[in-house]
Amino acid sequence: MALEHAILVSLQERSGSGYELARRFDKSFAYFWAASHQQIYRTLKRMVDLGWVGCESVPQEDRPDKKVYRATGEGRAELARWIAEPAEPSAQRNDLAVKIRGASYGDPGEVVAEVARHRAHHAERLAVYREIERRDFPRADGLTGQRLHQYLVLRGGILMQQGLVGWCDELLESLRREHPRGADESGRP
Amino acid sequence: MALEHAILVSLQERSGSGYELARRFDKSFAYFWAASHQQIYRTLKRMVDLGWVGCESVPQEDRPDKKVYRATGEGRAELARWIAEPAEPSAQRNDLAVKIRGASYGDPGEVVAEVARHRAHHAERLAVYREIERRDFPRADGLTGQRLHQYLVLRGGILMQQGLVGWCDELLESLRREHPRGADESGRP
DNA sequence: CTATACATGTAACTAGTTACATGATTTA
DNA sequence: TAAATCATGTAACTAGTTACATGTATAG
Repeated sequence: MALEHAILVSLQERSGSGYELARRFDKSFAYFWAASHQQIYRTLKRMVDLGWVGCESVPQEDRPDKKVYRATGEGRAELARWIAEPAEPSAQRNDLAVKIRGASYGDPGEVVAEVARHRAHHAERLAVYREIERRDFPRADGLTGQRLHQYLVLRGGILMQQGLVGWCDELLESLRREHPRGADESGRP
Repeated sequence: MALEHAILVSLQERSGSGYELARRFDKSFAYFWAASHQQIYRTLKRMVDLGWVGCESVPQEDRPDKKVYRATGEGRAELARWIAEPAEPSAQRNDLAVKIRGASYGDPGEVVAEVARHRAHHAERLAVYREIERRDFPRADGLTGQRLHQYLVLRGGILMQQGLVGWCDELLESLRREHPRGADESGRP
C-alpha cells in the first residue's frame, strides 16, 4: 500500500493537518490517486502508532483546534526504504473495458453514449493538466529536484489521459461504424 | 463494482465453472482486470443468491466434480441495465508516481532502477499484446460483434502500455540527467 | 519425485467507499 | 439564509489480498 507513503512524501514537503493533507491530495497527487479525508485520518492514526509521524495539537482562534502532523526520523527512513523496494506495476482496473466486452448484451446506443461521456471526461482532465503544465512549468528543461518530480508526475497524468482519449476515439469510430444509428443525436431524419 | 458484470459477460459468451472463469479472466480480461479464484468463487455464490446465475453440479470421471454456472434471464437483464448506466471513469492509482514524487527522499539510483524495472514490465506487456493483435486480428477492418469488442479492449491495453512505456522513458531521461551516476551499470570506468 | 493443471473452498486481514455526525466562520 | 471552507471524527459496508486447506492426474 502506498497511501502511508504518499502521506509521508506530502509531510516531508510540508507538515500539516489531516484536513490540509486531504486538500493537498486533491491537487498534487490527484493525477493518480484520490484519498478521502476519512481514509487520511484513519491512516494518520495508524502512522502515529507506527512512529512514522508525530502529532501536535495547535489551538487556533476562531476555529477548531487542528492537529499538525510531521514526519519523524523513522518515517523518513521508512519512506526511503519503500522507495528503494521493488513494487508491482499497479493494475488498471477499468469498468469501461468490461462494458465494451459486453456491448453485444446491452443497448448499442447507450454504449456509444457512455464512451462519449468518458471521452469528454478524459479530454477535460487532459485540458486541465495541459493548462497546469503551460502555467506552472513553462520551461521544463532546467528543472531539478522536487519541482522536476512534480512535473514528471504531471507528465504521467497527461500521457495517461492522452491514451484514454485516443482509446475512446477508436471506440467511437468502430462502434458507430457498427451501429450507425446508435448515437445519432443530430436530429436529421 | 464490475466483477459481477465481467463474470456475466464471460458466462454469456460461454457457461463454465469457477475455475474456468478464473483462467478466462487471466487471458481475456487481463488487459484491465485481475481476479483471483477466491474472489470469483465468492462472487459466484453471491450471484446465485441474487438469481443472476444458475449452478449445476457436473460429476466427472477421474476429476473432482465441477459446478457449471450459466447466466439466467435476470442476469442478462442486469448486465444490460449496468451497461447502459453511466459509470465513473476508474481512477488509476499508481505507486510509481508516489515514488517519483518522493524521489528526493530516497536513493536516486534505486529510483532509476525501479523505473527501469517498470519500463521493462510494460514493454513486455506491450510486446505480448501486439503479438496477440498480429496473430488474432490480422484484418481489423472487417470486424463486428464480439470479435470487434474483444479487439477494442485489446487496443485499450496496447494504448495504455504504450503510454506507460513512454512515461517511463521520460522519467529515465530526466532522472538520469539529474543523477548521471545513478544507474550506470555499463561497467565503463 | 516434482511441478503443473484440474477443482473448490475457508479465514483473516487490508484497503476503500458511503453515510452519518458535529460545529464555527466566511462569502454570495 | 444558504453554501462553502475549515476541522475532526465514527460506523457500516464493500472489495481485494494473502495464507491456509484438500485432493487427483499427468507430464517431465
